[in-house]
Amino acid sequence: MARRSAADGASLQRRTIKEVAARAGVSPATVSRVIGGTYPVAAATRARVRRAMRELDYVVNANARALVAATSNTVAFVVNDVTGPFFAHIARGVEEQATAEGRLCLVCTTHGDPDRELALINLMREQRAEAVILVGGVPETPEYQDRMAKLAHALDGSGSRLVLCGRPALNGDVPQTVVEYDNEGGAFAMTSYLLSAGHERIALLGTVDGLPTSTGRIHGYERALRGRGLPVDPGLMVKGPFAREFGYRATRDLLDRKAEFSAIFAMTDMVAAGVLFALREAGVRVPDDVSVVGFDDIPLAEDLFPALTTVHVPHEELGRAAVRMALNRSEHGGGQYLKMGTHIVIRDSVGPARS
Amino acid sequence: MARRSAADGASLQRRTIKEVAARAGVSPATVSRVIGGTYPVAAATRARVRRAMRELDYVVNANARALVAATSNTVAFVVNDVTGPFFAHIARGVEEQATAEGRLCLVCTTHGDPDRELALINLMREQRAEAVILVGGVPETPEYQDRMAKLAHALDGSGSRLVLCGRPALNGDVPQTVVEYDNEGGAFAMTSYLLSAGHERIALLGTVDGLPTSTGRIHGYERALRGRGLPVDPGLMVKGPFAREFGYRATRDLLDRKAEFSAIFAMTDMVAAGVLFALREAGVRVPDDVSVVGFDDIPLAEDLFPALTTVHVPHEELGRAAVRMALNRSEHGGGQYLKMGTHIVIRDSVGPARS
DNA sequence: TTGAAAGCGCTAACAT
DNA sequence: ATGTTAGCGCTTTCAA
Repeated sequence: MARRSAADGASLQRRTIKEVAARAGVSPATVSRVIGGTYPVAAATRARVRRAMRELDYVVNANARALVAATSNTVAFVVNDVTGPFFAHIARGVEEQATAEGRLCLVCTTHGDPDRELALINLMREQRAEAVILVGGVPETPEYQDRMAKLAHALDGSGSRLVLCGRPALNGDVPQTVVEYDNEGGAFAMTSYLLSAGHERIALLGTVDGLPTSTGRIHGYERALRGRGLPVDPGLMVKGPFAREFGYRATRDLLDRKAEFSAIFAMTDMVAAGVLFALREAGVRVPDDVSVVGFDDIPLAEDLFPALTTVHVPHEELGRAAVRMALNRSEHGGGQYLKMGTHIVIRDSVGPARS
Repeated sequence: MARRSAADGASLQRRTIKEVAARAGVSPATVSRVIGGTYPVAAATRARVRRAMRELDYVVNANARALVAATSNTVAFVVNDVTGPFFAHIARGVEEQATAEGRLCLVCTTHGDPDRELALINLMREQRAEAVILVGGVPETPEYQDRMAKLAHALDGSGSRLVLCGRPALNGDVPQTVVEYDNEGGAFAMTSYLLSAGHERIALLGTVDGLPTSTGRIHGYERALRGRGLPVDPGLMVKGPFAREFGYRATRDLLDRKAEFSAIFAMTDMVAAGVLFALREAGVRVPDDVSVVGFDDIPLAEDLFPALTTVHVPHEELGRAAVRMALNRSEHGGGQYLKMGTHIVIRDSVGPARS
């Protein structure tokens, strides 16, 4: 395999605008004008410059441009974990919209570490990223609001924009762009659907304290029950992480302690995957014996058995909107807050309650 | 929501090294030394500079640094589609290794368009990305070798490195780093496993002409059959894209035309998902009536029903290795080619052939 | 329409 | 240990 030492500068043929200028017999300024294309240059001259660029295999130095322009045409995408179940679809939305707007896309992961999140945001300030998109919810610790508000101001001061995607707005007058979706409404609709199928004892698996995503879903669940005059049984609400493994364990527990329920509302599809596995293992049929629903509508959902009835979240659109709003805000000066709707997707995991 | 017009330069407080220097009562060079940390600075001075930086909320301008350093500490990750089933795990490997080596990660998508791939590689040249990692296989058209060789040289000339990840090496003396995995061996092992379970009529679903990934897998399949003195029946090998939908259709066809087979080897797990769906729909039990296996070991595989026996590909390690090799090549001057092993993962979708 | 020159923010000799 | 100076490659006045 051919190699060339990274240190072997002599062999590097990075052409500059000057070399192109010399070859085309014009000044560097003219070459710059041809590149930029926003300034009148005689057709003949332009042709010569173009040819020189081609012959020398010239490519502009984006860093030099960014230095002058004081912006880097870059959007940063900060996420907990790239392998997260819906990361991919938000990422697609972000990437496509960024590309459509002529921007490049940086990706970083925090692994849920607030310190790392902070460090990354500063790194993005260094990069002069035009927008820093934080994806997914995080538990709101006491310091959270303060810390994020500071970061938002710091980014704003650097000409960059903090974007919260799938996370509620910060309190107060903070420079932020927020794109969230309706957790409460989705959970309400789903719970109502289960109720109308006759289920009155619905276990809610995977609630997380302080996580707004979780709180919203719980509220929707409770509102639907109360609307029918049904009690909210704390014994049916089980705390736990948004993970497959938790769904499995929690379901086993429920079964072991012979809890009374006819349906399980898993707080996420990943949790639902674990629930289904545990039920199958225990010989409980879905949806004949127990109905199961999830939340998120990740790609996996329709491949589960039975295909999972769940709440659809418009992940790709969230990503798209995040970029669009962050980049075009000065134009319409418009609203920098958007809450997208969610809706249930009915598949095969819900049946009528057995009387 | 507080806003600040993007054009409102006056309110931007991007501090420069000069301002810090002035505030700390030193020269810009000293500040630079404090930032870099690679040069001796008196402790007292450093403290003053640090404080000035903090007070002004200074952050270095990565673009200015990159301009001087002639490199941008960036690695580019070029992929067909971010929602691809194993993208996420390669991405994790790339991102983590890049972070570990102090690099940032750019992500771009080609949507399978060769022109866009070319444009992206040039864009990465502009960015002075240290490595451009092309992920996943593509069909080798006649021009492919030539075009890629040119790009490899162009990147090399710009001090960047072309990395082929999950794609075979280019012919000839091309500056490239290649990290692939053993398609042939994996398919051979899997076919052998099916054979040893008594399956002799194994349908191979989803072969793609000219796609090296596919070719390798086919070879492994054929080698295993021939090794047992069994014929390769072209009627059991069905061409089609690596997609769920294809797996579904192809299986229906197989069933409709009453093809004779006891096992299905889906070329990818996504295809296998479609296969399982079609079989379930047709009332064919897995693995009692028909055994099914896949290739890739995507996260979905173990959530399928029955959990899918498949060939594991070390996606994350591939990503990691790609970055590591590309960045550290001059040091050991070592091999820039690596083929990782694959192995089968036995789950629940294979049973003994019925006699 | 084109060229000359200044400067973006930083680093790296070269002085001191 | 610190300051001075000269660029890195580009864009953008300002002149011509």
